[in-house]
Amino acid sequence: MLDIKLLRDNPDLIRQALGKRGADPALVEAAMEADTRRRALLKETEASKNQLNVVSKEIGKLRQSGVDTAAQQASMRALGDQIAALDEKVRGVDLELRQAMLRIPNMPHDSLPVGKDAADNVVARAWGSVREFSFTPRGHVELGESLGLFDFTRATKMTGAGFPLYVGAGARLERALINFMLDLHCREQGYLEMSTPFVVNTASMIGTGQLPKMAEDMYHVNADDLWLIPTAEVPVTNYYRDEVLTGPLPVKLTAYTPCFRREAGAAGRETRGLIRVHQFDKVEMVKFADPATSYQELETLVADAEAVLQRLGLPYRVLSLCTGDISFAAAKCYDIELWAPGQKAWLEVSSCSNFESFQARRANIRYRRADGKTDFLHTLNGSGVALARLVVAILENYQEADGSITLPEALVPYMDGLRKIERRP
RNA sequence: GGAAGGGUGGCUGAGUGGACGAUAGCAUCGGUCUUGAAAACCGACGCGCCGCAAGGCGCCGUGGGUUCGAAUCCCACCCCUUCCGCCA
Repeated sequence: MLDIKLLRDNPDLIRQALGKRGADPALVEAAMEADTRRRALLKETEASKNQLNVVSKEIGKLRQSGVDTAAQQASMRALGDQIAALDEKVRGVDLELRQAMLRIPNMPHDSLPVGKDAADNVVARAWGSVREFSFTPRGHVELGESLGLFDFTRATKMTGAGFPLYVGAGARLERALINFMLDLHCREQGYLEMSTPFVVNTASMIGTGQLPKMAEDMYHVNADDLWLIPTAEVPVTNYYRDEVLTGPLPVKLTAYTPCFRREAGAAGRETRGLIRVHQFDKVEMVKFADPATSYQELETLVADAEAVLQRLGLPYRVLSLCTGDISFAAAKCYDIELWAPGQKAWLEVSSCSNFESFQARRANIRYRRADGKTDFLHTLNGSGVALARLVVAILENYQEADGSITLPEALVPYMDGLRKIERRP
């Protein structure tokens, strides 16, 4: 959520910023109009309430001295009814304003490349070299199914399309990757590990910005009005909702969770394999930062995610997302993409964003400044990294001519010393 | 799921219809004293909103209700504690 004061004082700045994103400028007009109406209405309501308060006090005094106050009481009863009607109006306008404000996306940072869509993203850097194969590299579906690492057919029987089922060494690889990444973030990069609920309430979803806009993309548990998390960002960021942080910043947290996404707008796309699924595992990193240093924190956050891929020896590139492609709540965002030889495509496995005070304002997360005042802090998060696609990249990059997989050195201790996944006779 | 008790400012904890946005203590900040510190003493000290300001409105878990007037009375819900039941 943007600062309402900025909307009043400098709406052009917001219009401009939203224009760069390609967002609907009508959102700003709707919010401004509701705000103006709200303030006029408040003036009227508060004057009436003041009168009621003053006269009620007088009635109390008069009655103590034995004076009959029936007339005043009757007129205050009438005024009370008027106030109730005014309050009703204020509530309506408040709701309008809030709904409008919740739907205005964050303003992109000045450093972003200006652009319309994903085609205008800029490659900030690349790491590693793409492997030359002496044979035609296979895709992960063929590799994994022939090695018995996953079983899409039975997963569909259990649940439906898009829910992966890992078996044997495949399941073990999933667990190994999670442990490897958590160990890296916690032991070497200074993050505190958390294990969170996988289901959250509506207030949490609004706090991080998934609701109200993305309701269609979330799994909702009707009986209890709870939501399956689409990312650990939601529980981890909401850890500090409605709190004032008094300790040193940044606070760095990390958590493994499964992520649930309905992918409502993507039905029929990439239905086969692990590239687009309704449930995947992910290790997420979250930072609560001082506004003065949040952009430095973003750079180290990306570096922390890159370290995962460097240890695994996987070639990747870092994209600086353009103004037209960053997500709703982000002010700046880097995507990290892995090369998948079988797909002949770059796969997004991490998205590292600075939300500035956008989430903090929604979730009411503040810190104590040097001058003693409280203010909204900056939140950041990044995948460190997302599974399923990471598994795709490992299988496709480390495949051998005979269809076996040579595991990267860093994973060997996490696989009980297993160096090669081979077809079992 | 059932029963009982409880939810008040950063913390502890008073307050059962009008002078209460709230007594007191602790904590914090400023000052006096001191070589410095501690102690003592003096003072300041919740948040949000509207307003140029003066000032006003709102906030005692949340939402309703009663009343001229609600932290206080009534209803519903949420959360916490204890006990019982069930349970991986």
